[in-house]
Amino acid sequence: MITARSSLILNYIVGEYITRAAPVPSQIIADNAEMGISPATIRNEMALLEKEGYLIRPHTSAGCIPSDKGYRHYVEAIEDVRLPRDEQRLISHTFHQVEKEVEAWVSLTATILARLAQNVAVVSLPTSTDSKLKHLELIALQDSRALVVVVLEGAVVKEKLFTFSEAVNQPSLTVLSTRLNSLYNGLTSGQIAAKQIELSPLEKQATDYLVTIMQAEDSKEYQEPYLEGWHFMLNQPEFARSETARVLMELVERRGLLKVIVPGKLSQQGVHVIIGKENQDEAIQNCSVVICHYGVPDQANGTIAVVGPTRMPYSRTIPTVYYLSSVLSQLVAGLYGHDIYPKTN
Amino acid sequence: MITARSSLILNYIVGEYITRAAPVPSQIIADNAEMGISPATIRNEMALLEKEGYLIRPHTSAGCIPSDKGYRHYVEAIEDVRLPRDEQRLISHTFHQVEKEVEAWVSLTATILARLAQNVAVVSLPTSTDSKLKHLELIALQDSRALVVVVLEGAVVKEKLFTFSEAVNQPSLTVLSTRLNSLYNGLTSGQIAAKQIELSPLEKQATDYLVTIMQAEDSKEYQEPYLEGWHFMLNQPEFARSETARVLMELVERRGLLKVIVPGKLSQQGVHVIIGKENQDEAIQNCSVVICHYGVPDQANGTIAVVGPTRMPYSRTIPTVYYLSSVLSQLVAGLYGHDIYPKTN
DNA sequence: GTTAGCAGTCGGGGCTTTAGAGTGCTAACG
DNA sequence: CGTTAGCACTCTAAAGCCCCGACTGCTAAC
Repeated sequence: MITARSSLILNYIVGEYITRAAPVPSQIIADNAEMGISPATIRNEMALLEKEGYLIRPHTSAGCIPSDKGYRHYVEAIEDVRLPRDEQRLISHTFHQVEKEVEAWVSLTATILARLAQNVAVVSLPTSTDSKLKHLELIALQDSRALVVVVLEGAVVKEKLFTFSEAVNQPSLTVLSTRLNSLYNGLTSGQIAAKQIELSPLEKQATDYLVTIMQAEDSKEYQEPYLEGWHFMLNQPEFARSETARVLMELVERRGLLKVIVPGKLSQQGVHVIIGKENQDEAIQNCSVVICHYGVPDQANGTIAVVGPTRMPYSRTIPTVYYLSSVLSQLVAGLYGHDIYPKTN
Repeated sequence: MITARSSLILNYIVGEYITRAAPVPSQIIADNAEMGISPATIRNEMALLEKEGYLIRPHTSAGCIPSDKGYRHYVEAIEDVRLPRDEQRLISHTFHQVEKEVEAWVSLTATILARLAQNVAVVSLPTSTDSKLKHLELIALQDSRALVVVVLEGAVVKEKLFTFSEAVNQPSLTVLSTRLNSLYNGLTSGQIAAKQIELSPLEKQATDYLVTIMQAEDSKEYQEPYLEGWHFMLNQPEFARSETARVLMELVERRGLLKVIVPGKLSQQGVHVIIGKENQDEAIQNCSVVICHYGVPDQANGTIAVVGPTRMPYSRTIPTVYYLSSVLSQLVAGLYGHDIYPKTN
């Protein structure tokens, strides 16, 4: 175990290291931490903390830097996960100025988060597992080609170009879509596929296309999150010269980032912090991830995260992620008609 | 002017420098260029080329590297802008495997281009200046909120959430959209706005929303291009340690990249190469841009480009950009019903 | 005009030196 | 017994230095 005083010292060191980006000497702690003890005493404590694995010393005669375990201790000590009122107001004001579209919200979230956290922000679109059909529209293009436009619950619009086996025209497609709408309205893709009814060949085809689109939507977890803030990351001294940033980018461009940063099981509630070696994938074991889910349980859920060096301003990042996730949750809830979603703050 | 022989030597130097990424000594040229002249003679030519501004010497006793002018000479000498048949087949095969959606095509183009050019690929969605309405759909959500779904010519679907001044329900919106469709079908946003007809308050509102969406679509040039290949760029020796990559990223994230790389006036036809200082914006004056427009003239146009160090494999990049632009043009032409778009090859 | 030969230049790698930052230890202190 | 001053010790990073070798420029001969 660790005494109250060494805990204080440890947390001071972590906080200081996060801003300095250089080993923290005992002198600095004595000068600024206002604990009324001398550098020598602090050095004794530091030696202890090093033995316990909370601190690492780059070399014998240097200050010390926190280990993953040290960061973990620091993060656990963070209690206030609320963003100051005025910052909240500023952010929510920005959201009110933007178009009322999920994409715009998510993109804005990524931008704000990257700027505030000065790191890479990853925000996925909310996805639902069993989305229900709200409206179907068929639009003739040329010959046998038509655009199938599907509106799902939660104001999700998906469209795709399909070729029917026979030439189609707008009037017949309008009739067709009217019929299919009345048949399938409010159903999930599974329910639509399972429906046993007599269908004309054209109806059958259109139904297939509809189901295809809905299934694609339901299974698109981990797909193409919004990313912002690469240049902030390249600014971090630990990444300026190293491979890490490049490796991370490669991951992104292979569409694997979310899969990698989302740890196996993650409770739905609250902000999670994964520090350094706690990450499962080697590629990001010198990074930390601050991650949180958002959305409406059982209807539409997304992920919002910050990826950065383990030396990350957790005490600012965590509240920011937390607040933004609650804002997004409320916005998404609105789309699903739950206007009074529990306000988290 | 410059003799045929010095031109040969210059082009050999540029080509060699592009692969070596290090100054090219006269010895190498004599050994490999098979011109039957000795290093000493080549040195004489090199001195000449340096005086003429085609070559730069990092220091007195080093080989030489091409100046922007040297690259320009090299690029002008490239004649064959066609990609080998088998590579063409490979690429077009990939396109056939992907969903028939503009977004998928553009995204795939960016991915392929980045990989082949080993640099950052920038591909914008095709945009039209006077898109015509193909179909309008209004979908009631809750209370007074409704989703306005607009299908434009070229299979472009745009949707947005709007709040009407009164509560709406689906039956009345269906009637409304039927009426508006018959009124506005095939018109541009300008024509719709200019139409002088008696409209009910609700019709008036819906029309406003429709025009808003169409105008937004028409004015979204330079917006959010697809980007791929950052990690390739960070691999280039000239960017690994420098600021350039970071500055470039910052540009991107401020949504300004396309504006910066597209030079003032650019003829619609063919591939353009902008080398180093030829770029207007300082931020990319040690980069080169290989850029080309694609699309259907007067209907939908986009941009496809590669950004990389001036030391870029132009002789591969130019054909790749050229071929991909022709593929995209054909695909987009298909959406507009011109199935027999002039095949460029 | 071309070439061999050679002296001359310059950058970079490797080595040493030095300054300074910060510790660990010891002994004294309350 | 915890705390502290003092000091010797350690280690890094920057600076200085030298030397090697890669290439050239020049000259004189072909």
